[in-house]
Amino acid sequence: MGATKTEHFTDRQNQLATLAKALGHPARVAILDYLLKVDVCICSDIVNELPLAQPTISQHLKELKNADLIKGNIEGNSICYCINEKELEVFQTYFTNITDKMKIKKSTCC
Amino acid sequence: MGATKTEHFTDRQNQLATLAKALGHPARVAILDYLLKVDVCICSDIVNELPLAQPTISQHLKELKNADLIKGNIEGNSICYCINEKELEVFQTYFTNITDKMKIKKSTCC
DNA sequence: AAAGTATATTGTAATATTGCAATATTAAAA
DNA sequence: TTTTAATATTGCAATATTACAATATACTTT
Repeated sequence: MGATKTEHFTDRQNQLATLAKALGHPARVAILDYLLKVDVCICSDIVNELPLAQPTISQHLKELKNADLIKGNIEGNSICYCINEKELEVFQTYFTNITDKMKIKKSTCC
Repeated sequence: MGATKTEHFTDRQNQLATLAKALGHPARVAILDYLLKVDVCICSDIVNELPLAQPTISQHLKELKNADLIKGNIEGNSICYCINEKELEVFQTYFTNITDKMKIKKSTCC
């Protein structure tokens, strides 16, 4: 078969996996890094910055947008992409919960 | 044409992407959830807990192990899997850096 | 040693992702 | 209105992932 069996997992597990998956490519990490580094964030800048062709970057931006990790505003001719703080917080919360539990839990084995 | 161009990105970007990718499947999130919930962590328990066949789970465990997010100790007949706190901290650190920068950075656009 | 139990590996089909050339769309500038 | 610039979409080839049946391995118990 080959397709992920999302229906068998909880909404939280699926959402966390979706967010992680969106971060799961170095180009998309690099895009987030770049959006954090610069003040102005136009797509063509990203194309110049990264070693990938324009359609490929457009695709990665689309995936980050689908995961709601970034938002894009049309600015005349070009598009201003920004990080979506809220969704990053959702991810952060999930993730912090896991690491907090980890700290509480005494390593009883391994 | 089809393979990720890892060589063009920084080690940090690649490592962060690798860790995120390992978390990027609901079954693997569920495995981590389970390892956090229970005290004893035997592979067969995971097989009973999740709605996937044994070889599929074995494969997911392998991926988590490759990403160094879990470790496995042989316990006689079975294997005791545990979360690797250290690697999770690496991920946490990367991720916290991003969200911290986010908080500092004033939203100048979007 | 033979049978049973737990986990891993192999092989394979279905599906998804990655990357890009070619092309389309949209808005600004000339 | 033609041209230019910025971004998106389409189509396709290469590769990767997901899932599992069948089988292999390794340890335990009988």
